[in-house]
Amino acid sequence: MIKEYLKHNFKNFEPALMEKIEQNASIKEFEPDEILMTTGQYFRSTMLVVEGRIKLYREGPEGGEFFMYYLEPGNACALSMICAAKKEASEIMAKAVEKTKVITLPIELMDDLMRNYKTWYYFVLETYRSRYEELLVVIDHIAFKGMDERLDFYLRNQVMKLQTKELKITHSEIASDLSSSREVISRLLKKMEQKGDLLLHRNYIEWLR
Amino acid sequence: MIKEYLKHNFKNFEPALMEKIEQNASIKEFEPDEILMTTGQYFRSTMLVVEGRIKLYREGPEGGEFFMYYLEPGNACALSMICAAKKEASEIMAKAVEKTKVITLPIELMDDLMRNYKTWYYFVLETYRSRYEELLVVIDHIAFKGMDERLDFYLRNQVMKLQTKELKITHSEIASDLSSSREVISRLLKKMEQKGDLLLHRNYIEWLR
DNA sequence: ACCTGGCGGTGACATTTGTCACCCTGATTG
DNA sequence: CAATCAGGGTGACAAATGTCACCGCCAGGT
Repeated sequence: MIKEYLKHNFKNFEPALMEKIEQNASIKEFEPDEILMTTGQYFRSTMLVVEGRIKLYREGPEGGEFFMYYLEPGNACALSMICAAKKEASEIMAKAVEKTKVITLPIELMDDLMRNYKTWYYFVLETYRSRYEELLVVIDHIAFKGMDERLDFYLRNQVMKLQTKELKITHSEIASDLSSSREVISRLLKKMEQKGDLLLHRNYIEWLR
Repeated sequence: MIKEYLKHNFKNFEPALMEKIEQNASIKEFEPDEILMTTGQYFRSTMLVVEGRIKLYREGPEGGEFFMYYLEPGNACALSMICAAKKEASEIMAKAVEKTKVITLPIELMDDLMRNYKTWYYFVLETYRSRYEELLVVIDHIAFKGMDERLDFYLRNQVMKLQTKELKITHSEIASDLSSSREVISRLLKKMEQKGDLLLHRNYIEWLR
């Protein structure tokens, strides 16, 4: 079972690595909106996503959920690997947005994997690199762009990641993800509707580009 | 010579690792304001800082230099390790702010080091973790705080890192680092002066807290 | 001494974003 | 049906930030 997941989502892993993981890992499931990880929490295991989708975000002082990126099947939580190895607390929130399955690996295995399986080692590096780059993109946007561009980028990203042009999301949620307020988002969305970029409906947004 | 630097700044490296590095590395020097790395550039080597200070920043569309963090002796450039290993382009700018010396390691060595030297492996993980966390702090500030708090944090950070309460920096530079404009920074600085947090002088700022 | 350029101060104003108040509508529930 | 509630629209206003214009001051060079 685990091996099937690995073959689907982690194709680059060498056979011996899959074997090793299968012998030591277990599967964990999360329901939508379930919190996988919370600020200050310690890790006991590393997680590989095989089904569903996880939202990684930063908690704001007034309960905002500033969106950073999604983890999807084939991804791993970079922090869970680093912090697991170092036994440090995480500083990030992770929440399932869909029904999600992950493979969990005990942290004790990390040294062994890192040292003896080249494909694991590359996978870890690639995970770090891509997450780091995602943060850079986030920084670019909040540092250099206005809310209108950020909203546009956010929506395009959602359409792409969720594979649908009908975004079931409320204005308040968007506001929270962008650390803004509902009214501002509503106004900007209206402008985009007038430009013909999208259609506003109750409870969902129809993307037209 | 290299071994001396390693002993000073990378105390945790095991002796055999220092030996190995010494046999393969070379020293490179940079003058103040010299660019070490630029957006889109490829790496041929990994860098360990042994002297001076490097500013890591993100380039804005109008030439802004959005400050992320400094690299100091004992640090390494996380991206140079990841990108080196993966032969990918960097997406970040690095500039020496003082006369700076770095040890450069050919990327071909990375696999070997990673696999055979536990202290290297831990060092790399710790480097990733701490850089990632620094980005998180940056994101927190631009996402949730106003310019006044960001400025305060920026100045405290400079005082701490540069080990001096006399910051030789112009208002324009601060504005660029925070992706704001000189006038705004000048006004906020004036307010802070009125509160008694600092004294404004020509070409430098005297921190009083 | 004079010129010049970089630094910084400042008022006026535009723009963007946040906040408040209040309303409307559609869905749900008892 | 009436009551309720979440989602959303909107105008008025406040606050923060960006922009422009222009000024003065100091230091270095000639």
